[in-house]
Amino acid sequence: MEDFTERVVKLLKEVPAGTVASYGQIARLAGNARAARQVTRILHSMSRKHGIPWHRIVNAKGEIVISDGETAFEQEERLRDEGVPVIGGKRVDMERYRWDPGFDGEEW
DNA sequence: CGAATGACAATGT
DNA sequence: TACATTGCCATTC
Repeated sequence: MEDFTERVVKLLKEVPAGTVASYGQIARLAGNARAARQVTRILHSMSRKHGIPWHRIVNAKGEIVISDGETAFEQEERLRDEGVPVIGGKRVDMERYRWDPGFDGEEW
């Protein structure tokens, strides 16, 4: 049993390229359905310097809602590069590219 | 230790 | 679809 943060980081690394996952989805898989906001904090804080694929994480509607314009743009570019079309500069087809883990809550 | 904070979510209008 | 509200909870101050 690790900290919520640790688990979130692990889950993020499990997200395959070409798919996107929502903050809430990650939070739920990590064990806390309501800790979506912590996932945001973790990403904002850990991201770059920790080799975490933060760009595959968008909000529940499949939109990029990052407050920092530059970071948001980088995410958009990376997603396109992985095969995920970004509509209107900030949206992806959630139904189609949503990450679908085979399990429900990691490997327990 | 109490209050503020946030790359969100869910619901209502 | 867009905007406003309210709820949430770990981390920071």
